[in-house]
Amino acid sequence: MTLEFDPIEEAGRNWTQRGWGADEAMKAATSIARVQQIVQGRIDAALAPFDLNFSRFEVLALLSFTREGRLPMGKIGDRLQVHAASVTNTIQRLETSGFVTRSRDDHDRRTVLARILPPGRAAAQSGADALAEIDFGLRELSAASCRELTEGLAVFRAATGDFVTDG
Amino acid sequence: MTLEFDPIEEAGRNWTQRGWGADEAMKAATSIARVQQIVQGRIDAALAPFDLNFSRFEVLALLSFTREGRLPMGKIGDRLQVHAASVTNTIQRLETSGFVTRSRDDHDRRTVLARILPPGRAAAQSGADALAEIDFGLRELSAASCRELTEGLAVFRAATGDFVTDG
DNA sequence: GCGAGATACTTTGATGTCCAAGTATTTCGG
DNA sequence: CCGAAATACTTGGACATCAAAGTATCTCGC
Repeated sequence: MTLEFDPIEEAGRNWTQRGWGADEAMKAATSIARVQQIVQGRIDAALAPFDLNFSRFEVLALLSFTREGRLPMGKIGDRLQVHAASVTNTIQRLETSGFVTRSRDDHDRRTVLARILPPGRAAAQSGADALAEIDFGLRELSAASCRELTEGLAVFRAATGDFVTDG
Repeated sequence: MTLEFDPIEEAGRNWTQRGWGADEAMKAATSIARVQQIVQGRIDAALAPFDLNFSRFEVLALLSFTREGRLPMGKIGDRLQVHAASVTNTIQRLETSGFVTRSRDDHDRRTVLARILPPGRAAAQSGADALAEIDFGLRELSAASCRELTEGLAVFRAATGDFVTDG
């Protein structure tokens, strides 16, 4: 499984040799993809015992953070930046697991409210503990390195218009 | 679509308030996931006109870098760190597009060799040009920032045993 | 207060990824 | 040189994501 060299550096050398441009960006993009793959794998493995994956955990965490433990489907999609159809799918799965319920909003019958149930809160807590236990898949990085990384990526996210900055 | 605040910072505040641990790692992991989502979307959009997505482009690039323009399926999976089944799927798609052909290795009949065809080389060139044109989806970052990011992530990848370091 | 258009969600279909099981071929101990 | 185990790939099933079309409900101008 483990390679004898860094495949990204190797690709970078070939890339440059070919005269294909933007080689620094190419290596950065490829590195992000690879690290994401590793981290996501670790996270999903840690959550699997609780009948969760990262998407479902994120929804439960988001709901547990609200005052009333419920949110419209649309708000969930906005916050987690996923497609409405994915929210429907995820909530259905959580409902099957007995972690949330769905109901129509009385003030706007188009809106569907997802509400977290006690088993959902328990699962979220277990999941959070499990994720803290594995340092969110980033055990090899110090808190300082994590902060640096987060800040560097926030600059990028802000520049792309992912969210509005205070300024 | 654009939020009025950084959802990751917001999640971080809630996370800390709950006393859920590893909050720095949590924000870093979430940031990586989000940036990966943005970058991958841009990359796939840039490659779509050439009947490619990033996975298929990576395979074509890898094949074009080899002396003979061919590799066993297994080697492709090792290099790109993807499951053998995914390689089969990707190569089938590339074959349908007329970009590669498959053939048995005469020296080991278990092995299947994927070979890049002239249209595949042309597509790889077009894809590389398109990706350089959009700076691999990282236009907002300078080459120096990219290098910094790559190096930081390489430390992590090496620490996870993703590849063997020279030392 | 009516009807066009906007909004909120679900459904359906196309993709892509992984795992586990299945097939074919090679290797290797005795 | 025979058969068990290893290797290389493919297939089938489970899931997740997205886009586009469909349904229900609300808003707003006239």
